[in-house]
Amino acid sequence: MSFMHESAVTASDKAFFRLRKEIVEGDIPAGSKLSEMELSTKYEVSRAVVREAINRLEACHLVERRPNVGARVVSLSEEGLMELYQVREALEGMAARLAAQHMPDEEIAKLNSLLNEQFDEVKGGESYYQEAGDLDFHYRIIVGSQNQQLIAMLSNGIYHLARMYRVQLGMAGPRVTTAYDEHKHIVRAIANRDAELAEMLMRRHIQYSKNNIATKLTKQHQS
Amino acid sequence: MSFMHESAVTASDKAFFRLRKEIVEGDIPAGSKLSEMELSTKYEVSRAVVREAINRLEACHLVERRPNVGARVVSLSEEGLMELYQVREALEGMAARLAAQHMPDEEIAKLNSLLNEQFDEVKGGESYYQEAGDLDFHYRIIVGSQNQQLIAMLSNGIYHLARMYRVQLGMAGPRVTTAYDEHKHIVRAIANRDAELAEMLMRRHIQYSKNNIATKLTKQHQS
DNA sequence: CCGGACCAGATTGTCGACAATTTATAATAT
DNA sequence: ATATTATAAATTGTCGACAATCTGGTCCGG
Repeated sequence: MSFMHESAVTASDKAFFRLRKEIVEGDIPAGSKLSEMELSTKYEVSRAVVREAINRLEACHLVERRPNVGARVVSLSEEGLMELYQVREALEGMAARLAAQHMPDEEIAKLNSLLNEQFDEVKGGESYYQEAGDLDFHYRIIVGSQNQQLIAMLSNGIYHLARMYRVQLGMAGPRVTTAYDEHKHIVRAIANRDAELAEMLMRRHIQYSKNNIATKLTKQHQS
Repeated sequence: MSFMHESAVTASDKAFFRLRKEIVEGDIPAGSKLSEMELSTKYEVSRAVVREAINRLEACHLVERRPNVGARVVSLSEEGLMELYQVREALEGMAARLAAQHMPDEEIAKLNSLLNEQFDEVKGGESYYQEAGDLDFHYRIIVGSQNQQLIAMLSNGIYHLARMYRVQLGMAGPRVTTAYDEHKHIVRAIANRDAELAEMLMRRHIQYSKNNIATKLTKQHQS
């Protein structure tokens, strides 16, 4: 991921990034308890920095904390995932609308060329960049909205939770080429400065992903 | 505010609530620096609890923090307010849609009777409950969505920032009775389980508020 | 045998002190 | 006089220790 450069200056930052990574990747299982002492010995830092890291994780909705009891990694559920998709639909739909209004022409051009690169890779059968490319696409549109609140919410909060679901419920879907076309349409709407259409297409795009995963999950239930 | 009962169990909670109140009400001016030492002597607690409180404020987007430098209260701007309304439009629109799908009948009935009470008060000329009533209305719909992510985002985050803008840029608008009608329509759509319409009406409702305030602000510029 | 009070262990919350970094001030050289 | 560097003050970051609270088990009474 070349974008989203977060630089760790303080020790709490490093602990926060590391902890977040381990939670998202599943090295620390979902639903497990986070002991401050344990982590402080494991990371070789004081409890204070672990506490601060955990507090930040809580702000991202990656852990839940109860006073005088402790913090637990959030537990993943099907409903939770559906709820997350609903929030994404609302926010990213608005982001697409705003991007159609505010995104600079040159940024749109870059987004377009990015899609063309991805097209070649998809044609070449390299699903390697699939996830990264998808993330990059969505991220650029979010930034293109030029709404700071929106950008903060999505990149600090929802992004990592969504990734956690994707990694741990393991969903690298066969929706690659289909999603590519949808991306193309969205960019075209943005380039045409058609805010209404851009929002609608983005919302549909996310709804499709949601439905795709929902059916996949119910199939898992049957087997 | 009878709803949204946050109970302060720990000292950090109390410090957080107090600080938040003082920031939202403007007792601590927007854009001002937050000195940890100063606050710890003022509140008669250790710096650690002040730090934790400030961290939580940061998660609410009420303060911005820079490593090794310190925390400042966010500064209010017209663009910031417009951005906030855009986010609210997206999220509360989705909340209304979901409420139309998931809100229990009895909750809808309660919401309806609440509106009737407010109607009497509005007719009686008591704009006293105006803001509280509006907040209560929106809050109930958000809860009615039964989407935990959405509820957390709006009630922990955006709610207080919106209130801060309302208090400090002083906008108790003459939109009372108009807004009341809009509320009525929204509830009717929810009661009819018309998700599409509920979302559209809620979004329009928030757009109207936004436009109302935008024109009011430009008038202030002229004078 | 079951339920409640009580006690020990462990965990979180809070504190004051020290270390690291930034900011303000003053001195020096050009 | 201005710019640059060095120094001092103040602020934030980090640490270890103590206090408050929760958890689990044990004991006692019913």
